[in-house]
Amino acid sequence: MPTRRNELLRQAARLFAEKGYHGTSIGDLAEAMGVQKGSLYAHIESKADLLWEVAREGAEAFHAALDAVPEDAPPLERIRLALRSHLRVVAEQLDVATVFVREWRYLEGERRDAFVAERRRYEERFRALFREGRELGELRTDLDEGAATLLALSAANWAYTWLRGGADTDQLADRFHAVLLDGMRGYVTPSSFR
Amino acid sequence: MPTRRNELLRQAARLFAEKGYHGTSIGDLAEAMGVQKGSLYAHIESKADLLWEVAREGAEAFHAALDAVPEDAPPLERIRLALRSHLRVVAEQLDVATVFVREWRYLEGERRDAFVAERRRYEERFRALFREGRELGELRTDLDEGAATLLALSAANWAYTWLRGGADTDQLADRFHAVLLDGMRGYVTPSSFR
DNA sequence: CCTCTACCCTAACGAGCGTTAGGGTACCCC
DNA sequence: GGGGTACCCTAACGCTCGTTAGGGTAGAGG
Repeated sequence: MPTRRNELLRQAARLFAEKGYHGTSIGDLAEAMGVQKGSLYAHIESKADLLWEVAREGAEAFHAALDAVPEDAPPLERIRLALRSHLRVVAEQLDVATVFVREWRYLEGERRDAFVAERRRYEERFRALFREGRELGELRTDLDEGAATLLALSAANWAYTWLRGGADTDQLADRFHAVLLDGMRGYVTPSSFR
Repeated sequence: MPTRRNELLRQAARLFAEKGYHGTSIGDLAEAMGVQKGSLYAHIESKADLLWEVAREGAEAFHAALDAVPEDAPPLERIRLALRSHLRVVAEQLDVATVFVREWRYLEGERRDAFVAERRRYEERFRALFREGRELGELRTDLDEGAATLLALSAANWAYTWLRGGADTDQLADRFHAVLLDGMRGYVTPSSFR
């Protein structure tokens, strides 16, 4: 049942993603809800609350998506599934994902600290997949783990800028995965040219 | 000679990067300049002007960096140098780069359109490197060009979030380049395990 | 019928916003 | 020494901001 408060959260996510947190006024929110701006304070205590709740919703969604990756699958497969999960969340909850990636930094005080910790934890979980991959011998032993992880995380974190709902995110994730796996070098080495 | 107007642009870039465009007030700018807020209007006509100029400065810096990549070098090398150039700009002009990547969207009207066009052109120049790489046979003919380009662009565009001035950006770029080139697959295929 | 819950209203608050007007000082160059 | 340039000030403008106070309506559950 979509309570009124919940609807407000949706509108907040949408407007924060579209115009930015500081670019969105309580008046904008009220207009989107078809209500006088004072009325919003029946549901929240402050504008900052809205940002906090949307950001938390994002953190939960991304962590939950990672939870769905089976722990007993081979590392390479887990990386593939993690990419799929991430992109799926971005596409299905684009507004929330945008706040999670871009607008969280307007959080203040302990809330900001708490969010940063959750965000770091998420990236750490991602990083662990690559570490395991190398430890278990599925990735080359001389792999630059840091660069590989950062490359994958960059693709994940940048996705909100171009992904749109309705895209085939599984296929997109697999395409990223394929390039990351086998690279792009040609079968002929440059030295055979001149 | 650092004119006063120029100093204002630097402070604007710094504060826009730190607190966001809408999170930065004219008062903040004035304080950073050690001046009353009304005095700033001797140098600019509006706050929006500042955003526009900083964003343009960013576009110029990135395009200029790409210009420095020799056209007669082999495609793979050009990709490597393009990554180097990009990361160097990010590290050396972190504030400007941040505005170029993140804050530009608060531009309005024709300025916004003009900026978007410049940004698209920059990404297109990047994309062309990969296309040529495949056409000239340096990249695998079955390469997923779109995924590869997007991967590289994601790394480039995300860099402002973690890169800090003073880093060895050439080495970082080369590490990205190496992973992109040869991938991360292990020398032993997963099927040899059980 | 009474109470509780959920929801909304009007009206105002003090603060901060971007911007403007009008005036002033110090220095350089002819 | 007069004009120009670069820079800054005070004081206010109209507006919007987030937030609060106090009151009101409709429906559900006992």
